[in-house]
Amino acid sequence: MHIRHGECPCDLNNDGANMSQRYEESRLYRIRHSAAHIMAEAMLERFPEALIAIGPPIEDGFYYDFSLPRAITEEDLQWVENRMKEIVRENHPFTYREVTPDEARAQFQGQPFKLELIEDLVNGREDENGNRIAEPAAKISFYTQDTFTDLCRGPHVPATGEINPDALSITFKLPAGAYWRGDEKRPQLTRIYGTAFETKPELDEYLHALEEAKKRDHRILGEKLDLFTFSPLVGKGLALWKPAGAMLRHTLETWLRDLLIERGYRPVVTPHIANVNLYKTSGHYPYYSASQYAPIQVDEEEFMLKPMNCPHHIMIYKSEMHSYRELPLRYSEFGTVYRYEKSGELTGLTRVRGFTQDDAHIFVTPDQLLNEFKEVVRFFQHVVGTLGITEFRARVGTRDPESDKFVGDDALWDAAAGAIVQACQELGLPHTVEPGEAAFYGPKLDFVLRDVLKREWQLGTVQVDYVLPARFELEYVAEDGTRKRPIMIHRALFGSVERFVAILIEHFAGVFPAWLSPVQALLIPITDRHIEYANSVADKLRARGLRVEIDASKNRMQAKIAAGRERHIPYLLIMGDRDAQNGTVSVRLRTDEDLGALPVDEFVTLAANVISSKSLELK
RNA sequence: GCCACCGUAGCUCAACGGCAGAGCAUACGCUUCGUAAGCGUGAGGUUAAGGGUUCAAAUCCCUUCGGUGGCUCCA
Repeated sequence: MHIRHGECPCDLNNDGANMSQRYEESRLYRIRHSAAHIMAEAMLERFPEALIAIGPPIEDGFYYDFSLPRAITEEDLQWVENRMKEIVRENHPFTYREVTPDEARAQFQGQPFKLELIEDLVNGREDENGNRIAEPAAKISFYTQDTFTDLCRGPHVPATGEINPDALSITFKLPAGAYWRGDEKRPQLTRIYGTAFETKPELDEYLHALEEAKKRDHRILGEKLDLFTFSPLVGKGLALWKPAGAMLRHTLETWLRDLLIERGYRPVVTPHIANVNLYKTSGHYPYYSASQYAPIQVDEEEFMLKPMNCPHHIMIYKSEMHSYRELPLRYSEFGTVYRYEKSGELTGLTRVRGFTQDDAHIFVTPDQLLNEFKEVVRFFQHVVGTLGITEFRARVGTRDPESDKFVGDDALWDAAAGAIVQACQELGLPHTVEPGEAAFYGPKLDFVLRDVLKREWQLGTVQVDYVLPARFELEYVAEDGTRKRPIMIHRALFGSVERFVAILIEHFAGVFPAWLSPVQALLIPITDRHIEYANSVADKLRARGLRVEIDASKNRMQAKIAAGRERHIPYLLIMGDRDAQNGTVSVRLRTDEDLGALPVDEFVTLAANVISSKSLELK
């Protein structure tokens, strides 16, 4: 649910940017942190043998992790919530105390997670490769309220009574699983989420917004608007696009294909499978081995469903000799790839096993890198700008110098990362730098958007790669006649069409701008005798490129209007005797605005303008 | 993959150890109507699949499949 949050404050580091700085100093933050301690107290009353781990505030609330002797039930959670409110009303002070390591160890005898945290505070902390990631803490402190003492550096509210019991809630009535210290090799704990606000109306508003958000969920709207479906018989994570969804997707793809060609991209087409040796040469093989469909053995050869398009495009580059005069050389493809994601990771269209990347690989000289990179970023800004999407963040993913997940020369990595940051600065693009988020072959700039449940998803990405050109010994002939190595830019703007459509569905709540609407005008003949006229109007509209549908059912006009509204069709064209006589259509917008009777040509001109301009308005 | 929960008609849901139901959608009649849902009739189910407990299972237990929330991982 909450992707980016600080780690336990008892447990140091916080990866949030300056935005969260103010939150961490806020009263709300102290309230939630205090509520987490109160949750732990209540839980220990309910489960005296529970082991307690950590319990930080997060963006919309707080959580606490426990190791429990049995599965927790809804009744348990209700009991805990009630008990938390009691503790609040009893108004116990939060008292701060600095302790020695031995005092700390004594306090948490039998609490192995806390003891581990104490040892880390005492000794500092190292990662699995033995690299120091935290220095020993200057001091160890406790906070106590009522019967409960936690290892904690604070801050807290002065007393539990500072918290408004009516604005306190266990957020999700289902508990969650979470690994100790986020490591799937370590024990799995039960995480209980809660939230707290200063006032009850704020809590109510939050819970209401959560309910409203669920209605925009692309999985719900995908069903309601007949956009896509899944079938266990086809396989999980493999989307089936229904006609309306396929039309939406087709419209987006057509739009982007045209933009690509305008910008000098050259379409290529590559197959869905390839010999595994291709991926061994590229170096992708070991990195994707855990998330691949099993290779297909044919005679003596092994083939794989392609998990990425890069090596294919590289082989096209290698099929001929290139001059510096050709660069930047841009190959683009809507390339469908398959990745065997772990089953629990699949979600609607945002995380699937077969998806289509709007992929492109650009081969550039070192001199061209910065400018080309900026062009790609501007391209992305144009695409999301057209759709009215402004809510995204830019993340520069760099190599984690301590990890062995990344290959290639240090100097080149630094050069590439430097170019990315420089490009962002020159474009005035706010961004965060996050070590460890790079591709294995190079650093990248990702555009990250949130779904209605506030989960973050990476969509567009621009990556700088010196490694694959070297692995495949790519060359171009330079001005001086020598052979030089190009740099590759990997880029996708939608990221994956599936994920992008999911975000679009939620962004528009299913109410797409006219140019994207699967059906742009619904023709509503008032009675059967108007169907013929409706057909003649439909022909005219189709001739002008409009996507139309006639509702020739036996329903009454009112029911046809209701059905069209449900589908958020932009234009409802009602036609009866008057219209047939006068050659008009009575135009009702999905906003319920009535434009009255318009001559057919006038309506076509209006709609065609709206559609061709990709307007977010309907007139 | 892991922890927890869920799976009843195409969709949304009811029945919660004792004869499997409703609304919407669909089919067929009637209705032909000027801006948010006309009336009627029918069809549609091995209650995800398989096994077990029980006189009796949609309901309890087990396994598998699928979904949801979270974690891990990722476009």
